[in-house]
Amino acid sequence: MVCDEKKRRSKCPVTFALDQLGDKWSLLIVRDLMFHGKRTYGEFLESDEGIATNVLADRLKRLEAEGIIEKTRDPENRRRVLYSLTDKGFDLTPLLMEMVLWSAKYDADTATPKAMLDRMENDRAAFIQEVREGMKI
Amino acid sequence: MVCDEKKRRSKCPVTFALDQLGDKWSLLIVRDLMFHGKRTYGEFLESDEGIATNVLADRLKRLEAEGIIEKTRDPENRRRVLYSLTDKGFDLTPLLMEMVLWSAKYDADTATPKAMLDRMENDRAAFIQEVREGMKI
DNA sequence: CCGGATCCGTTTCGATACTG
DNA sequence: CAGTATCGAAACGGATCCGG
Repeated sequence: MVCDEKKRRSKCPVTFALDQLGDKWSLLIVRDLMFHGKRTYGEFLESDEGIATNVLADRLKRLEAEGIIEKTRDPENRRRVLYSLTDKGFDLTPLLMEMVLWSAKYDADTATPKAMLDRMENDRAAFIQEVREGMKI
Repeated sequence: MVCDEKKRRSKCPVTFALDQLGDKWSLLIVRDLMFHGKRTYGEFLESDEGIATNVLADRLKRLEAEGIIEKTRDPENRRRVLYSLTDKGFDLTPLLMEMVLWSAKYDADTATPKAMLDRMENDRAAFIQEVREGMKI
């Protein structure tokens, strides 16, 4: 249905997304960049989920190779490395939003402010715009 | 931002979704149920991605434990096992749609019919409704 | 210090063979 | 048809080390 099954060569679109993001850590890094304003290796390490240093280095490399994030040097502090989302990475915002909405509905333990959930559902474009602006800081 | 960082106990909502679905195979099974009308162990095995039998058995068990799918016996053929999405599983439709849209935008090799992409973007509710009806067959 | 790379014991995965 | 059992390969996590 969603994939054109006639063309044997074409992949199912879900497969593509899962190839690039379908492991435990990649989307957590995207989330940290998108929603938590994290930008450095050290900040990603501090996340509650506790990623190991070698796994983090590997995922950053892969995400960069896939064009989802990019690596720059802090102009004010040359030895600091900064990561940020590319347009392709930023375009994952709706996907992350759906994850948040689904979790909010089915997980009693997640405490997402109700006002934010409302905006995600009813004001999608505005919410996405805010995220983009937050990323520019 | 999206998680309430004040409450140390509360998980980030993205984490919940990744715990339940953040591996290579779980979402592929959901996709097969949702978009391809597959319902049996054997049908899942036939998917192009080629899941191994033991991994499939494990993921079906986990998805059932999480309440995303449910297992019944075919009333017309007692030895046939049928899997189907619960409401919680069906509510992953928007998430899958965003994966399809993102893949369509960034993967040249995925061939999703343009008409379908348009409906996903501009007629979300109608598309979701269709998926639900398709699942009832 | 920061941003990794390397090494290593443990867990998980995946392919195949096999079973009720 | 719907799964287990087994076993080698890969990934993970943790600790430590290294270069700028």
